[in-house]
Amino acid sequence: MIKNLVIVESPAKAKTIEGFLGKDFVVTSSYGHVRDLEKKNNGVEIENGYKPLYTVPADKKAVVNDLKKLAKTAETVWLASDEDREGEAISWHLKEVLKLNTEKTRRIVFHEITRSAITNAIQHPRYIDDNLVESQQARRILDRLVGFEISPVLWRKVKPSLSAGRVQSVAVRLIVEREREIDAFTAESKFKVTGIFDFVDEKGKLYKVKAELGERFDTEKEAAEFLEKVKDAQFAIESVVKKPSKKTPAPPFTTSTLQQEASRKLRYGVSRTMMIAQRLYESGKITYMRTDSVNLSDEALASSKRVISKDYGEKYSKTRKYKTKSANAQEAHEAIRPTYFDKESVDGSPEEKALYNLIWKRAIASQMADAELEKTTAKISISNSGLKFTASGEVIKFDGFLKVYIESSDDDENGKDSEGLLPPVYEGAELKYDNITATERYSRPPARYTEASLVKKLEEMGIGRPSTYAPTISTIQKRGYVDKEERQGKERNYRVITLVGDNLSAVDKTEITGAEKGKLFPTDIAMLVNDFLLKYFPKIMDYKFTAKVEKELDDIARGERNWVTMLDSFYKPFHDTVEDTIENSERVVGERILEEDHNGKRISVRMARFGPVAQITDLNDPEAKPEYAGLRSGQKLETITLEEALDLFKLPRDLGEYEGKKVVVAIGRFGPYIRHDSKFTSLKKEYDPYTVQLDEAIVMIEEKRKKDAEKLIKVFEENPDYQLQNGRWGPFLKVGKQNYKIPRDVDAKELTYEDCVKIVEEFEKGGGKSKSKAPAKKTTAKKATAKKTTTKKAAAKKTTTKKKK
DNA sequence: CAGTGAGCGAGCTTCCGCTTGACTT
Repeated sequence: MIKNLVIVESPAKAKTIEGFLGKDFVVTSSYGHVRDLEKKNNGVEIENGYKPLYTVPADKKAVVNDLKKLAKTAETVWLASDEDREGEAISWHLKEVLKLNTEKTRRIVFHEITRSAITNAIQHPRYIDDNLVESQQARRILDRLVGFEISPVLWRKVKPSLSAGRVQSVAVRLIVEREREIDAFTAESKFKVTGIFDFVDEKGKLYKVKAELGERFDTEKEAAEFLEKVKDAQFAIESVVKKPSKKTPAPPFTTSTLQQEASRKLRYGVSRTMMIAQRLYESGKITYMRTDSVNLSDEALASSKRVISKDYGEKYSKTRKYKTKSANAQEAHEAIRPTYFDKESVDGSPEEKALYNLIWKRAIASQMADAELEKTTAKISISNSGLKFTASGEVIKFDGFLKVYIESSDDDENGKDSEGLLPPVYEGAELKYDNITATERYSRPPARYTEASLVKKLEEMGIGRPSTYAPTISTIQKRGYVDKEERQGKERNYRVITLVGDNLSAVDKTEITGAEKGKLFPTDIAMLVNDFLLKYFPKIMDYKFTAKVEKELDDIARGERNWVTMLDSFYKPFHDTVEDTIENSERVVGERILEEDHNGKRISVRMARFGPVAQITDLNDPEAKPEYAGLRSGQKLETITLEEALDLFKLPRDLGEYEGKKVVVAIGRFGPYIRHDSKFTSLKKEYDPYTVQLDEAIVMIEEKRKKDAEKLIKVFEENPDYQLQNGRWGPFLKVGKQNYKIPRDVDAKELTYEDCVKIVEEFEKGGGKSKSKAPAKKTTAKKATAKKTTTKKAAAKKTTTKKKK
């Protein structure tokens, strides 16, 4: 018999709270939602007042059964899910599923996991807020209807398995539109002029002063004329202005800001960040990691203050309370912070340590004093020109929070170099130039989104929730709308004119432009789907759609709007559009005709079954099958040129014969390659697949052979399928297409055929992990085999020692 | 790893938000 059963959403939270409450309380968790709309018929009876059809998903059956048992024996059940729309709905679903009557049920809420907050909550129970529950229900149903009615339209009109949704479709839209801005962008260059000046103080000490001209020149000619002119000029300090300024720390992390900083400072993708944070949370090192709140509990404020005063001194401490700016924040939790501020570092994997350290610094810094700076700006006049140089320097008078933490920004990579102290120049001081340089600088296109910067944008627009940012990003990648890619940059020349002494010289230098790493690129499918949805479902695609829905949901939550009429006024016109689109829209093929008649042939590109293709259609022979060539990575249906399309048909190129076998060059998934005797050799970078000659190819083939020979350690006569080879990670055993690890402490050359057979056997016994292999016959037997492999095998131990460090 | 690209048309795909496993390399 349990006196009090408390149900929260997360097991880690349950553990903590149990410690705060006495023996009379058992705390358990629901693992989030316990019911959802069923899948068939979209889970909604529309004609029956949008009646939702709820079901317990398969993976929640066990949880619900356990909760049922506990609830039955409990005197009082405390529903303690989060204090927001979703949390209220979870409580309601629990009450329904567990068949709890009102007398034995209490609803409590708290938004920080501290002893005082919990005990306070227990003393102030309330009832389930039906308006809030209805608001969640309307949200859920609307999302289901949007997703499950539009997606099938895409299957029919574009491609199977595609998806659309209130959140994901605008996320894709952002990426598509950014890509088009970049395509439409043309770089313009200007000449930026910088000078290094010599300044000598009264004692004869020489200083170098770095300064930049206030104006940039449009052309090389103007820049050169300016440099020519100032050859004979006198330079003098016209004014020196000192200005105090201060910097204020950023608030502690929310999910979104954590993802951004971990991306910038640690180069983690958003799901990696969340996985690591989850581990820190589960081991009690940080507070909850899915939050939109920047609030810190009073206990946290007090303990951070203690730590700061002790470690840095009292003047470094400044208690701050932050207010959330984002529109949709539900603030059910605290900001992300260390559970114990006095732990500057924690045990764990390197990445856990790194992320914890970031969270600790950010939270600590948020409670520290402003940094005080002094910025000095000196203007330098030019005797024969009205233009001026400006030199500036910045000194930190008091470091404050900068002692522990500096926030990064997305443009840091191209950032200005940090300004140091300016030499002790004074008004009227004369300067001589050491050199003056005009450098051609190109304007830059808007930046592509990273995972984290997309999250930031979505959050700003109030689209999506902390628990869905990372999953949304992986969904749009899984659906083939977005690729996270690396792109090689291109070389570009820029002009540099330098004046040293009387000598004016100009040179060309090269820089790499357009190189990208870990950026989100839209696919052709994304562009086609985006345009299709924009055309037929502009309301859903509107960036303000979610905000509008949110407002109505808030009205429902306040009891000022009826959820059924809200859904009805959305759904009726929406459903008409769906029907109309199915009926009247054309199938999307994305065809672009590059040239209608190119020597009797039409050159076009379009989306085919296996992706985007270029197509040559013979206009004179309607019977002839068109020729096809797939587009290469980086090429897009909407930007590929006629020349690029025609180039695609020049490959594969037949170079001739070598040793009686054909030599062919082509471009594959991993770049240009040579195929000979059904073997592949990558083309070396210095060769072009369109022009490479047979003799050059033969050299590469021979080189590859030599390398392969070195790779091969031994082939067993007993069975030539068994080969020992040298790979990237040391020797390994290859049997047919399957590779096997060789125990570390064994010399591969010494292995006999019998040894190798044993290695294979051991591996298979261990439940072989290969994808190509036939799967284990019975999945139910998995547990038993797994156990065996860990306990029994002495021999296998060797193969697994690698894991231990 | 790297060729395909039409088709009789089965039966499948899909949303957003709450949560953690149980699995790999």
